[in-house]
Amino acid sequence: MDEDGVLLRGIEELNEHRQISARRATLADVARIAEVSTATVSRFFSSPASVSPALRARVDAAVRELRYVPDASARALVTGRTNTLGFVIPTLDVAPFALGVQSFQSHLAEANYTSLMAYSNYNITEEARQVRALVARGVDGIVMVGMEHEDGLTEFLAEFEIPFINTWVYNPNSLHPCVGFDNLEAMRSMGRYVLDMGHRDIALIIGGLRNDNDRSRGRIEGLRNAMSERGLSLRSDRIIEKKYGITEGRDAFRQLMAMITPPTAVICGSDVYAIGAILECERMKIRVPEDVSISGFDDLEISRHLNPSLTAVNVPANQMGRLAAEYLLARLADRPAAMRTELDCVLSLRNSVGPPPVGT
Amino acid sequence: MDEDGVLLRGIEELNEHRQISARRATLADVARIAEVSTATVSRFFSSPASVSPALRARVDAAVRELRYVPDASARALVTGRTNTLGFVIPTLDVAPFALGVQSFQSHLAEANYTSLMAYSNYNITEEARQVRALVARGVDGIVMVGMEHEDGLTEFLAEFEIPFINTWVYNPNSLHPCVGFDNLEAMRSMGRYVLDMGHRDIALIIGGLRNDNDRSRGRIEGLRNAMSERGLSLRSDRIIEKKYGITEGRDAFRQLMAMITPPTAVICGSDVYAIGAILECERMKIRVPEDVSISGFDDLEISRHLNPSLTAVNVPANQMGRLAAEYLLARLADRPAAMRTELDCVLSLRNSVGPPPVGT
DNA sequence: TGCCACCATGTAAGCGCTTACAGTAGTGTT
DNA sequence: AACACTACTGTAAGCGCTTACATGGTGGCA
Repeated sequence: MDEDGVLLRGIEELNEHRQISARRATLADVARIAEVSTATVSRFFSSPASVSPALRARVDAAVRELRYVPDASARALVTGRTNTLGFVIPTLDVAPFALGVQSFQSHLAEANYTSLMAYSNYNITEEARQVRALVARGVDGIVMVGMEHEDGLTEFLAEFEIPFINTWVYNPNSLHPCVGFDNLEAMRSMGRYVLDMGHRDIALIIGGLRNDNDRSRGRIEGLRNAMSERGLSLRSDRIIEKKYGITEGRDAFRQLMAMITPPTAVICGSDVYAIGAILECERMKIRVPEDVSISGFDDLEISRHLNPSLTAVNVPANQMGRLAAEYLLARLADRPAAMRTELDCVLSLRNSVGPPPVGT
Repeated sequence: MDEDGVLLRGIEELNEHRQISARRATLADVARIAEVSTATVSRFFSSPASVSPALRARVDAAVRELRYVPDASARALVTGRTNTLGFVIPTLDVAPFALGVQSFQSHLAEANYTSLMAYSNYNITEEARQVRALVARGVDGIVMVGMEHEDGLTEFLAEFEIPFINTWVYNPNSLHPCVGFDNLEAMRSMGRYVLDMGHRDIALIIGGLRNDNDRSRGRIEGLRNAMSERGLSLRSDRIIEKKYGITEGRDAFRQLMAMITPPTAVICGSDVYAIGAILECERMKIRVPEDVSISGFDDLEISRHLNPSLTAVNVPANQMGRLAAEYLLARLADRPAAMRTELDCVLSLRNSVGPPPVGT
């Protein structure tokens, strides 16, 4: 080859590179630079072992030179997999959901999956909308909260062959996969604990009754059950429904204390209400648990630090996130996976619940 | 057409439908059923106005009949847009980040965008890894926290022409888009406020110094500035670094109080430390603010409810999330967008900061 | 009436990738 | 020496969609 030839080739390569850097490098560009076929480059990424060391080195060099990044959309188009899961939660404002999400996503990351979040705002119609949107985005699987969904939603997912799992709930008879705890059972055991302390007049502060929230309904039912076991009943004026929030917990508690015969124990459907109640006690100079007992549900980080520390049902949010991820990952890899997993909701027994005041 | 012909066509249609329902319906299926071209179906979705009412009705019917859902990957492949943004935050465990994310995502949803979350765990190397992963996923834009990134990361994003914005920080001289507040300035004003109360011996509890966290460093600097304005200095033994958490706040506070001459004011780099400190005061029977003043940074929901209520720098997490979304959406739509937006960090003045005890 | 502009619609060429299938060496076997 | 295998590598056909361009039908206007 003469000097001109060499020069020319140099110029061509220059142009070639210039062109390539103008647009994003493609697999074909890499193949050209490495002087291999596109199939080899593809294999370089998907099963490096099947490529000989010599070619592997050439491809590797070309990839670096071009700063090649594979195009996920193109891959998804041909494989039919996006390596993305969807997670529809009521809201991220509620700490346990954020924890669950964090745990879920961390476990996905290890498997090279990512996830799209969407919010239902405790509304099953909105949930269904979000699920449909996620499916249109091409998620490979879906996590939802609760077992109650819009009519036809599970059929819709089945039709698209998208595996899904319900979290935050457990029901041994569930027809669909679920990982969580039995909300009814958890609240029943809290109810029994409070009753065992000697309380007979118990009130409940809870949220979500007007929303599509089977967890809240299960919790109420659980307390009802515990009380009826002792021949007691949960009077409807002892159930205060409030929006989620500390302020709301304070308000509800004040409302309860203003009654002619206030309850001796206040069970809360969420820690935030209990936190509000305890803080309100401090303001009202009501002693906990001497004057009134208060319990929570979630067991947030702060709960153990309050004065008194809060007795609460511990919700295994991290575990649920992790197990939901594991379930879907297993399904998508055709590995066997338990369809229903029950998680224990242990009571974190601390100092906010005690015997009722003597004389009541 | 004779009867046989009609019958045959009936059977063909039957088979056709059977085939279609076996796999997921495609645009071409819709086009066939509606007896229009694929282009028309595509237009039906992207610019319905350009399709005549007659055809629109036919396409609509076919879409319903086949329960057609467009394939996002295929669209992304050809348009080069995924309608997905990426958000890399340190962790979701910190409430303000969760709030920011929630706000960001809600605003995206309105524009038919979704987002992928990733966690840096306060490590810029990990952050860069996550950003690269998001780019490989094909996000159209990226949100990060802080201004400090791995070398070459911004160039990488520029090369791929992916717009990004830094949040949680504001710097008028920043070369890159940012929306947030001036951490230094915010802490300086808290420092001034505490100094104005008469305190001279101030301690700081903060986290993230060993991590890649320019926000924390800015906050320390802010306090240093405020003190040196008064001819004071922040002694290094007055800075306690702890991991994020209430327990850690308690520990740090106890440590401070155990010193021979404890500080009269404890400024915290995050509300969780201040919450821990206030709770620890309750346990130690230390009065706040009579015996010691405590301030926070974030202004969490619970902070206003504590006894005493917490004086804290209010961090506009929701606004940052929303503005970050608006910025990227504007950039992607080629609409003008402010490159730098400064948000005010107002002090939420409450009851945990007062004058120092007399005689100190 | 004839010409043109305009609108609705269709045709078909890819977007960047994976993978079935085919081919080519090199190795071990009989 | 012929054959069967194994191990790589390449060829090329799409995946489902968008869109530039082509086409044909309308109505307006001279």
